[in-house]
Amino acid sequence: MSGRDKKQQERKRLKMADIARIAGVDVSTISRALADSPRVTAETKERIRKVVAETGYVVNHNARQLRAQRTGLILVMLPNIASSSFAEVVLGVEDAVREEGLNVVVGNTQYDAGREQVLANQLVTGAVDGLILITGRVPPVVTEMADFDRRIVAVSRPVEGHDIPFVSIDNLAAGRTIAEHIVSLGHKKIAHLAGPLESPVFRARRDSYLAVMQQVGLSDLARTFVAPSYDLEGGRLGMQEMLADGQHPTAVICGSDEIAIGAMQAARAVGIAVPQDMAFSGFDDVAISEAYEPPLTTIRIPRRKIGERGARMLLQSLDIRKPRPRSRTVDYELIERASTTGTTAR
Amino acid sequence: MSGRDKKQQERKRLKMADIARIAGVDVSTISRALADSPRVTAETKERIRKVVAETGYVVNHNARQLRAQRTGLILVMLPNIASSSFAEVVLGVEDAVREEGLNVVVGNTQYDAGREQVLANQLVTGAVDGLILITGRVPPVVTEMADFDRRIVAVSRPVEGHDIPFVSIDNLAAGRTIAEHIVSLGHKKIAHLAGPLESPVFRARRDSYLAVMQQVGLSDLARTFVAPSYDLEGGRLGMQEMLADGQHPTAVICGSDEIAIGAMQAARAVGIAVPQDMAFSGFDDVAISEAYEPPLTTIRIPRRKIGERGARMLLQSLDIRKPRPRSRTVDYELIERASTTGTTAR
DNA sequence: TTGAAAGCGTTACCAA
DNA sequence: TTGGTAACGCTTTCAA
Repeated sequence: MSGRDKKQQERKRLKMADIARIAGVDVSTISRALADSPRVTAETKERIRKVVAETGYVVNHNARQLRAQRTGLILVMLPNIASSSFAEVVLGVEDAVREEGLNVVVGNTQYDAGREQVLANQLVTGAVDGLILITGRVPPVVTEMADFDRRIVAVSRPVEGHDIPFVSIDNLAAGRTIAEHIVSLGHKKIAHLAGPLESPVFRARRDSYLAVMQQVGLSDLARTFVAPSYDLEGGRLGMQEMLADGQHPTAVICGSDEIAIGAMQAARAVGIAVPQDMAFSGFDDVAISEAYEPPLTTIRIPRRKIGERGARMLLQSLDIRKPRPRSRTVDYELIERASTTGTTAR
Repeated sequence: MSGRDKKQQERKRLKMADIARIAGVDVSTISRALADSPRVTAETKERIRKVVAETGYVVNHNARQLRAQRTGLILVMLPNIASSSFAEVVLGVEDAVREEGLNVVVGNTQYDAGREQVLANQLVTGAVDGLILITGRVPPVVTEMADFDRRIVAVSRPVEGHDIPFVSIDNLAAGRTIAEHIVSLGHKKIAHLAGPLESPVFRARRDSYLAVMQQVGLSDLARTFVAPSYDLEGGRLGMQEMLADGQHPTAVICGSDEIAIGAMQAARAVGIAVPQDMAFSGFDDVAISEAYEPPLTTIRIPRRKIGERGARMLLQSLDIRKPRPRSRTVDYELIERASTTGTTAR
């Protein structure tokens, strides 16, 4: 509450020199104190700390970054800004990055390699310090940079062909978890409806399904299908194909929540009761899954945490004094809901 | 493609002085040319433009902002970062703001006035240039600033007690639109389930319902209820209260999509068929509404556009040479889906 | 129309 | 342990 009557701070932003004058020391001492340098006495630090607290002083970021020869900007490149699952990763990135006083800009590529190139130029020209890729591929231009592999991390979707630090869940393990859950409910005729297989993420999830089916001796009953797109419509079309031959499974494991919801709509459209006649599972735990009717069993992916981790990895990677970060996985969680547990399987 | 063989640009970021040397002019001329000043000849501009294009030069933002005495940061303050409807507004803000070369930071308040104060200090101390409020109230600290009313705009939720530029849909008109839609389907026993009435947004939507009921001579049948919270659970509780007296309406107009979905769950839990026995409408058109079963009739709010408009208003407001922006409304849209049109009303 | 130079606020080097 | 000062890249005023 002190300093409330100080008129000057209402009008003009204070600079380090002002703090120095008030505290009776040089600006260089202020700078060192704020950086917690050991070359400032505890008493001096304390005096400075008080002045800073009273005045509400905050360092000028532009000046700091200018001096440090950095832009303080991190570019997040994602394929579809309208998707809430990508948005949540960005929120995690912002949390972590802002703690370090940096900022985040988001580039939307719409799955277009040309857009990716253009955005990647931001890194090449030095307009941003680092790049977080959710696009699953490294734009060729950036490989011209000598230290490009220290300026990029990948999250959610791995990149192929480069040794870029990566953070995500273990899709193979998660795929196994959900398949084992379905099996444990007593289902035997279990089908799989994958997302587009260009994506290693969807390939991994399907591979795990096949592995589990073999492991429990149900290989003969395994049937796989592919949704032609990532969205609800892809799920509907994939499901229609599955139902075309009349051999209805009692459970369908889907590559994503959106595909699962589309698939459930298609199944119900031909009179199949969900989950009584046919159980469904998804993947991702997007917002809609809990509120859907029936609520959808799925794998919860900590998207925000993935964003945070990815950002921290990038910050470490950008710091030349530190070792290059290694790829990491984060924990996922099986969320059992009525779409699989609403009935007892045969 | 020219300049591809230039080695130096792969190693070090170019500065304005480099461009000046290559173009054979002074840095000040480059600066003027990039600002499209009339005091540079067309030929000089053209020559500079070419060099810039070939080298991929981009100005150093920190230096520019430092010189301009601005931070280049806009703070968006919102009450709940987990809500996708707020997130979409932020995306719109980012679009508009980034066009001007500025950046956005997001502050999450969790409806807490203390958090709001702390974040508002960012503006007071000059750590950000301006503030976009989605919280519906102006933190008291900022009113100490002489020009605070030029540094703040409100979006989605109006602020009371200050003349702050505001952008949103016209909630009164939209409330009328949805009520008239329900009436036009032939419903007479129409109830209203509002969101918490602290919010002027929910008050406006309910007032419109009452006005329409009176206008069409159904005042005697009007019944209003209030959900105790903004979420699904609020909708469930509000609906349970409505159903307690046994007088079932044939249609329920809800203050938001989430409340509507909670209400539908509660209705079905007691054996009411939706929409056959009871029609429901929402408000907002959040992502889930289209995919829900039944798909929900609602008012689509262009949240991203609201964010864009708000940001542009703030940028104008920050420019002292320009007139203060006036509050604006953006268009909404009635989205008819099966939750009201899936059956013919009595 | 163009050039020279001061200054924005910070950090880090060199002296004291 | 502390102080003085040059430099970061840009914009703008003043001169030419």
